[in-house]
Amino acid sequence: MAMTHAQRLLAWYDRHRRTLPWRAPPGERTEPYRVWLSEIMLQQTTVATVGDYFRRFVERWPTVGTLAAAPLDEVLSAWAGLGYYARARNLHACARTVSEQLDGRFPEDESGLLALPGIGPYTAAAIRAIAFDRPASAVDGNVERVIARLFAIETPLPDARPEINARAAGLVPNKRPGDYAQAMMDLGATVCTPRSPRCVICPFIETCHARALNIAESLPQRAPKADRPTRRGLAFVLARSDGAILLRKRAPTGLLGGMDEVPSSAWREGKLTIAEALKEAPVPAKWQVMEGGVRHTFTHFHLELVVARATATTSRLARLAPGSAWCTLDKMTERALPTVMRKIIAHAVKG
DNA sequence: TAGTCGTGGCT
DNA sequence: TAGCCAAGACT
Repeated sequence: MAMTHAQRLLAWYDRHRRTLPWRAPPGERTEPYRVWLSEIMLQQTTVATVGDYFRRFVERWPTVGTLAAAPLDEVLSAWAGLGYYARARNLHACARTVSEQLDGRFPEDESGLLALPGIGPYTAAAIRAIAFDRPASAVDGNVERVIARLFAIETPLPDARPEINARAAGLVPNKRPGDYAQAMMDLGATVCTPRSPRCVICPFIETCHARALNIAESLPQRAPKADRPTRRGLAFVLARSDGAILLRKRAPTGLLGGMDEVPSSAWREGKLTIAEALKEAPVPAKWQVMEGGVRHTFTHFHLELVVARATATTSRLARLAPGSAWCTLDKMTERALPTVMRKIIAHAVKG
C-alpha cells in the first residue's frame, strides 16, 4: 500500500525538523505552558520575532502560576513591541484562570481550551496536538496554503476555509499527531512558501494537484483587502529638565489597549490643522512643532504624526492628569511602550 | 459577517 | 516604494 500523506510528511520531518526555542527534543513533549505561550506569541507573528520574547518570558515566568502572579503592567511591558496587545491581556487573564480555577493545568479537551481567553480554534488544536499528542487538526496560514495547493482549491479565502478545514482534518494521523501538526507548519514555512515554493524538494510533489496544474504559486487565492485610510495627529513630547518625558496610560481595551503612550491629539482622517491640534495638548506650554514627523502603519490604517516638544516647568507638575507619569530615558525600556510610541520619542530626542 | 487589532521582514 | 504576509482571536 502506498504511503499516506502523513507518513510522507513525518518521514520528511524526521530529516528536516527545525530546532526552535519552544520545541522539545525529538520524541519528547513540550510542556503545555510552553506550547500555549509560544502559540499565543506566534499568532500572526513570525518565528524570528517571537524567539527572544519567548526566551525572556519563560526565564522571567517559568510556570503559568508565576505568570498569573505578575501584575498585568509587567506582562504588557515584556510584550511591548510584539503587537496585537489584546494577546497579552488575554494571556494574563488565561494564566490567572488556569492557575486559580484549573489547579494550574491546561485542559486537554477542545471545549475546555476554547473557553479560555485568547485561545481559538487554531490554538486549541495546536495545544491538543503538540502538548498532549492528540489527533487535532491545527490549521494556520501555513496549513491553509499547503492544503489549498495539495487539493488545488481555487476558491478564494476566506470562503475556502470550510473545504480546507475538512481536507486538513482528513489527513491527520493517529500516530504522532503532535509531530504531524508541527511538520505541516514547517512544510508551509520552509517548502510550500507563499512565493517561489520549492516543489522539487516537497514530500507531496507526486500528489499535489496545484503542482500538476502548475498553479501552486497562485494558491491560495484571497479576496481583495480594503485599502487603508490615513489618519493624522499631533504628538506632545513634554520633557523635564532631567530629560524625563511625560507618559500616560491608554484605555484598557481597543487600539494599544492598556499600553503607555505619548500624549497626542486624536488621530483623524483628513488634513491635520496644527492650531486645532495644539488645543488638545496635555498641559499648557510653549509647544514647538518639529520638522518632519513619524509615520507608522497599523493593520487597518496609516498614521502620520507631527511632533511638538516643550520643556516642563515646576508649576505645571501639579496639573498632571491621573495616569500620567514622568519617565527618564534610561527607564524607557521598562515601560509598556508600543513601537509607534518609541518612534515618537526617538524622533523628539534626536531633534 | 466583517471590522478590529501591531509589527517587521521580504520582494 | 508599497504591498504582502506571518503558528488568529474577538466582537
